[in-house]
Amino acid sequence: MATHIVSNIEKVASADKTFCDLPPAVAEALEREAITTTYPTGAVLFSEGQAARAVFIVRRGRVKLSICGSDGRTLILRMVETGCPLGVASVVSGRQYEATAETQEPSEISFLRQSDLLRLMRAHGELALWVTQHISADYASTCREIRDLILSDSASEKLARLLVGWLDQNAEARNPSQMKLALTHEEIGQMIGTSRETVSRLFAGFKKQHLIRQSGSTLVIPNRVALESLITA
Amino acid sequence: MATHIVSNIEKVASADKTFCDLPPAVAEALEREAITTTYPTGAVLFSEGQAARAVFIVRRGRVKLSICGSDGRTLILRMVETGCPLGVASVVSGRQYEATAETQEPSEISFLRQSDLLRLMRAHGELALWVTQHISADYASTCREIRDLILSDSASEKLARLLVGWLDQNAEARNPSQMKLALTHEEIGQMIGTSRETVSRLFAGFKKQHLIRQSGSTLVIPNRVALESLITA
DNA sequence: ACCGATTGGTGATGGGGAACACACATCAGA
DNA sequence: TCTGATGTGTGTTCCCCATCACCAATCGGT
Repeated sequence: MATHIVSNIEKVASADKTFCDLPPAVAEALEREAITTTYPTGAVLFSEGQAARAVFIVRRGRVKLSICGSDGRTLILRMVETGCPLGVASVVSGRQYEATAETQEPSEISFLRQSDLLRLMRAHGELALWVTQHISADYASTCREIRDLILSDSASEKLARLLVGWLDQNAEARNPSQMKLALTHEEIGQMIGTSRETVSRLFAGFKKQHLIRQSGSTLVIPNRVALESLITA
Repeated sequence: MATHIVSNIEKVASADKTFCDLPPAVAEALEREAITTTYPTGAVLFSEGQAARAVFIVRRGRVKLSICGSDGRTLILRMVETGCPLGVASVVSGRQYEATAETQEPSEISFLRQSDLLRLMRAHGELALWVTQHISADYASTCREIRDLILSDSASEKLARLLVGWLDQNAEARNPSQMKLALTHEEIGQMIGTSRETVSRLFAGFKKQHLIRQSGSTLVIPNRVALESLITA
């Protein structure tokens, strides 16, 4: 059982047909309690500071999680993919949402109210574990975010980090060094905490150094090592 | 029961004599399983990247949680006080520690191995809740950290935020606008992501504007409002 | 196939703060 | 009391990047 708790979270993503990766009994219960809706691109599921009344689970699509400062500037925490819950930490501890969630493409989202989630968690230990796992994964990811952002002031280092991260996510694709670029320069800037213009210039620079190639929205990273050498520097 | 889950975490701190704030049965069990040790100042409980084999619970003292970049620069995540567990997120999900924990003063720390924690969590739902609560509190605090650091590029704004935060923590003291400054300028710099010199200059500036006063290691903040006006700017 | 709206490229400029370099203060221990 | 070690104050220099300004390119819908 201990090994179960320590099981790999990364795998949660591919949700087959069942509700995430959960045991059938739990998945069924969730299916019964949750309300699933289809949202268009740009829909705001919840926003920073609202009382956290429900969790949202991404069944299909992609959701942007971001936080924003008083002056309007925005930082994208991460993109959330199919199978992952949103807002669990806030809901479980009954605070406000820490971030804003907005769909990036038409998405199918399940909605589960706080009270129902807590009741189900009490009934199904498996679900409670799943939730806890996700919260700690989110915590870990946020820590990494901080590390990358604060502890590397050159913007090129941050961008290199981001790209290498994408390479890792893309590791099991048919062509791991090639990927679709689904973000605007503005959004990339918001992920690494720099301005849109700087991202443009950095991309130009990287191209000049043959660190990346780009045709249409396809991004190719010929040699990862060269990119990584920017990081330690 | 739901209201229990949503109960206030901040209060966990004052641990009376029982183990944190937990029901006697759970506290007893913990007391039995955990090993409590006294550490001198500067002891490293665990460090970033190590396999997370145990949680540490601060019984008395103060512990610095920090993360560090490849170049050696350091960012202090937060100071952890009596009653709070360290490393729970990492242990529960079986990853590496995300940060380094180092005692700031002679401290009494309880040590609980992963397997024991998980077993106790299964036996005592209360404990599982407590753990989950703390993880989400940590997540929330980390999000706030990010917001404060990224979304305010002027260093003075960051320092003002830090000071205001201290005021809040200090709210119930006999003289809320007065506090002991237990950190060096270097450490303050590491909390807000700037250099030691900048912190020096900022303090000098704040004094000149009568935003703060300082006698010895005692810091006085006469009017909070003036400080807060630096934040929106 | 059009036209407005969003996105991307690039120059010029200025400011903020990191980095380096010292001098002074403060403290702990021999 | 002396003496390193550690923390603090401040000047100077320099570079990175945010910002402004503008135009080119691309997209998306009617």
